[in-house]
Amino acid sequence: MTGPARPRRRLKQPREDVMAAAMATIAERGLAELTIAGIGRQVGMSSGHVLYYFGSKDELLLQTLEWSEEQLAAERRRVLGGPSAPRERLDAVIDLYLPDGRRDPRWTLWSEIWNRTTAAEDVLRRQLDLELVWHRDLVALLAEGISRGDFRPLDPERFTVRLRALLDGFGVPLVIGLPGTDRGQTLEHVKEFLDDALTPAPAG
Amino acid sequence: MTGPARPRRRLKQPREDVMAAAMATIAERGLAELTIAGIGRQVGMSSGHVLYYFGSKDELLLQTLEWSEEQLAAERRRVLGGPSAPRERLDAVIDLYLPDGRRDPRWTLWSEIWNRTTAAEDVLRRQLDLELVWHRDLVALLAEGISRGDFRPLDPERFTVRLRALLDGFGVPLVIGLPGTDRGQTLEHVKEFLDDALTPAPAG
DNA sequence: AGAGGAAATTGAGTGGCGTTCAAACTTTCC
DNA sequence: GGAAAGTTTGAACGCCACTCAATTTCCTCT
Repeated sequence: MTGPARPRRRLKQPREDVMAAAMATIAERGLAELTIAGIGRQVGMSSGHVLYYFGSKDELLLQTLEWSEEQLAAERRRVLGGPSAPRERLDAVIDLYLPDGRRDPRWTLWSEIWNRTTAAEDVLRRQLDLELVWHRDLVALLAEGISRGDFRPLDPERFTVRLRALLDGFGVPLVIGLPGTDRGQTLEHVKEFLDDALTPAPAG
Repeated sequence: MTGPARPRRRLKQPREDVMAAAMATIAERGLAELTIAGIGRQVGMSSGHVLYYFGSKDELLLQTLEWSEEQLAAERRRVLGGPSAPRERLDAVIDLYLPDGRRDPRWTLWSEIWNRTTAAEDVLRRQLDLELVWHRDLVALLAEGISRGDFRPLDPERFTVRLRALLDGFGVPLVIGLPGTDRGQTLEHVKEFLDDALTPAPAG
């Protein structure tokens, strides 16, 4: 076996430092002021060194998003594994999904990465993979709620597509801080939608 | 010397030429390759001259989006003024709303402008104004359908917020060409949503 | 028609950015 | 100890949006 299998744990820490710095800068000052050299300054690296790790700014942004989604996935799993009713867990997952507020770095990264799409097939694939994680968890939760009779019987796959589209559409105004949008009201809107769509017809 | 024998051809509408060139370039080659100098080359202007008209690239993009939305508004008014039933007109408006396909320049501009938002209050206001045009038309159409009994009675204002969020969420994967997304299927999804939400309960 | 001011137009310059790269330094391993 | 591999630097490059002083074209008033 030629397996080097060397853990190279060394690499992990500086990369995470860089990604954490990127997230923090986006949250504090926005994407426009995020520069490679600036990130490097924050973590004590030269700009060249940052690119030695990530190859390009695009790659840095995408990996930062992936890293951020991994962390959120852990939280989501905790919520999903909880004991409460499917509907309560659904509400909690949606609360995790929607942006924290204006300039939420995770959503800002999403939005930026959409734009950079120069048709690179593998990048699109990676974006899709990130979405699928949410998708699958939502589908499973819906299926559980349906089988328990908590939710009206519907196609969980199709409904999840619809729900995610709705959430994405609601999320964007929140991240950019469009006047008149407010997280609380948005959550109410979503809940109203879920009430309309999921609540079983009152049985006679 | 070298004075041009003939006065340079004056562009009748230089600003529109620039905006049209920007839209065309986005559609053909994407936003990444859209440069001020490149646009200028297409319409026979220096880069400095383009900026003389628009002040900055951001301003050029926003004005191009506004211009593009004006044109679409004309089409929308034609559809809305048509004789067909509200539901048919609604479907037609939605067809106009959703992106043409990958790299639809209008949607690409939307997405880009979201990102550039560094909290400039007036820019946000102008984005909001663009959305309100669609919003008001949709609200009116829904109200008409409701009063005619074509649609279930519901709050047209709130429903329009929900519908636009859904459309925005469905639009993004289409513009970026996310694998597995297809305009026809998306339209079906939206129609299914409208059937679920608008169709009056079958009266006994 | 012609002068003179306003508008239009240019292109060279500026600064900042992402990215490259050769060279220098450090660690790893035989 | 020393070569190979990995790490780190910062100067250099090319590209870009944007500025600006200088020039040309247009318009208006007499």
